[in-house]
Amino acid sequence: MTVTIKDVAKRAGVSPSTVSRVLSGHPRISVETSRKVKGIMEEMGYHPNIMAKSLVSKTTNSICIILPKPAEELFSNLFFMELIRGIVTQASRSGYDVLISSGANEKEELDAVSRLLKGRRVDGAILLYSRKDDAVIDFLQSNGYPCVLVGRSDKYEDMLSVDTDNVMAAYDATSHLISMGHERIGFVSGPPNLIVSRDRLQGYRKAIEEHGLESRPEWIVEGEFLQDSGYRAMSFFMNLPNRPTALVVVDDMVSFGVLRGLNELKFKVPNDLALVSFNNIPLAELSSPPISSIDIGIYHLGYTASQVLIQSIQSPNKETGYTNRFIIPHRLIVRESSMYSPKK
Amino acid sequence: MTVTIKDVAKRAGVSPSTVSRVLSGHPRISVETSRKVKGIMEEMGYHPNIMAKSLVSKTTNSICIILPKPAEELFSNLFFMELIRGIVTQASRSGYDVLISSGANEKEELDAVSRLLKGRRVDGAILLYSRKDDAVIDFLQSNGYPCVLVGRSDKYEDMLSVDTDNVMAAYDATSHLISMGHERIGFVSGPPNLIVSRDRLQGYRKAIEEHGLESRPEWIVEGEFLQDSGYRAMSFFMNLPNRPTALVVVDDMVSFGVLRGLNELKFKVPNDLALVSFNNIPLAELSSPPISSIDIGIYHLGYTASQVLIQSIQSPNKETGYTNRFIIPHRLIVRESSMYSPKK
DNA sequence: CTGTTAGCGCTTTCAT
DNA sequence: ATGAAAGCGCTAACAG
Repeated sequence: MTVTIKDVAKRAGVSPSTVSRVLSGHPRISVETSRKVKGIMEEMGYHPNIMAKSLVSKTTNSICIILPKPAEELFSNLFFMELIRGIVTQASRSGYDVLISSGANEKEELDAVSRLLKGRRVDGAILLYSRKDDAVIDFLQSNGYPCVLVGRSDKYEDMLSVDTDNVMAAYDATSHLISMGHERIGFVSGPPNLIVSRDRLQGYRKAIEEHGLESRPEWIVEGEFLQDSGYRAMSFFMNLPNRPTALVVVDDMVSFGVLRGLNELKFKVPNDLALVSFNNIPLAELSSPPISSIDIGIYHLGYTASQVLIQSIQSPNKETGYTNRFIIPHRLIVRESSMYSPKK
Repeated sequence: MTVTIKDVAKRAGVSPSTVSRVLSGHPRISVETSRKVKGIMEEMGYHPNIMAKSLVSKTTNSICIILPKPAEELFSNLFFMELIRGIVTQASRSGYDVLISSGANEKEELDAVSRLLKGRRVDGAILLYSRKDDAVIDFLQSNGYPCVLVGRSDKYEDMLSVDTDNVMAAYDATSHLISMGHERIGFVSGPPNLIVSRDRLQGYRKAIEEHGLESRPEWIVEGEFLQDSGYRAMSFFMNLPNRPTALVVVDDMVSFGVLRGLNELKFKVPNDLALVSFNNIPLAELSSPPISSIDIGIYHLGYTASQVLIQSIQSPNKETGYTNRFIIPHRLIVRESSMYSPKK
């Protein structure tokens, strides 16, 4: 049924080692033999047994992605799929296969990871989330398994990670509104315990300060990464006596909520309130009006994560001397929601 | 570095075979030995080498998912991610790992699949798409590799597949509008070459006929699975002299386009035009008004696909005598967009 | 340039 | 109930 090296060797009248050498492109092999053997392999439909290969080479040419548990939100799904596409594409270009794994709870997750890594089924792992204290990261680090984090973590500062510079991104978003002439700018943030929320808030503050604009505590509200948060934030802002003329919003989904609310109240975007948000999901350009958004290059994030991981698998020269944090450039996509300069 | 069965055996003062027997829960083994060996394994941190295991057992306990190439659309990403979640969850419950693979073009795809299957890295494959003539399916079928298709294909009628009954789903959607008192109902379809478009159109027709309602050719328009199609369809319908009072729309995204257009023209949903669409993406309940939609149970689709595949791997009793098509039940989620009965 | 040998870590006869 | 030995398909020395 299965064609092995041995079979090919017999059929070609050479030794198995010779066939193996042809396979691995060994230098010291006669051109003639090589051609003959290749012909036979083709003819017999030989395919190397990957398992046998990796058993002896002690390397699997595959990596795994650890998905966080449920996270049933819309953005998450879009985000992860984009990420996965990036990872799979890059990995496949480097000749690596991608295994995807998750667990119902942290223990299951850990079990899976340890089975995969200790069982030598994969050479390294990509983590798609960052928790505060993470048994999985602890496990990977303490066993010296190659791994890279998409995002950033306070605790594991030194680990390989690929991330957006969210402070800078928020700074850019805010500066854009300022350059359009806005002087009263609010910020709709996400859950305060998420690093991404904090970073973006910080970037917003930095821009406001650097431009010497007024900063009021009531112009900053926190919420979730959900439409509803935007809706509530909007109604809060629009009832303020001295309300902002523009908003920086932590996520496009939240912007949709803001938009919906403004619509209901017959406010116009961008004339009554200008908006810039983050992540540039496909819907951002389809809403009315289209939303200006910071594109964080999700696909690229995944692509790079895979690249960094595979590099670290192939050359475990621990300290490169360079940084372990890889920043993926973002860019602001200006659309109608911020195309209006308020009269002073 | 790595702990092997041999190491454990030596440490426990037994033979490797004994350790192996303990591992596989062999019946003829003394309880005492078993307990001792297990303790030592624990203590030494033994983890079985998966590659070695599958080299000898000729089974890998893993399956692969073949992603279609780009398909950069919003819905696709949501759809695939849901599917993947379902697949990964089920597979992991059955003790299987999931490998995910794709290719830039059909040839690359075929190469990857054949490397994985012929190279015995995976036991079977799940295809997430259905093309007319598919080299990958041909390859899998002719080599007798276990595989299951999510969707349905005209050509490969007999292969294992998991799908929605789209005819029935469209019938249900249409019947719902009819039961609300609508008598002039239009249909916004997708690309006519997609089976899903055709099936849904057929279900719509069936419902219209069975209820003896008028059916006009100009009440059916075709387009893409994109917002714009909805927008255009809407403007076409609303300019008709005798326009429909309700629409069955092939996909939620398309409904958003319809909605946007109606909004601009100051028409009200559902009063001026009622809507029901398909797929029930998370945004469907968040739009204003929320859209009635047929939930096709994407997660469930993936879950079942994995189940069916793994079953067929484990018991290759070719013909079960039963069907090879597994239908996942759908259900209509009624929301505001269809909650209005027109006066006759 | 090519053949021989040993062994990766595991399971599975066949003995005992 | 346990041990010894053979072999899954491949690669990597070591000899020629």
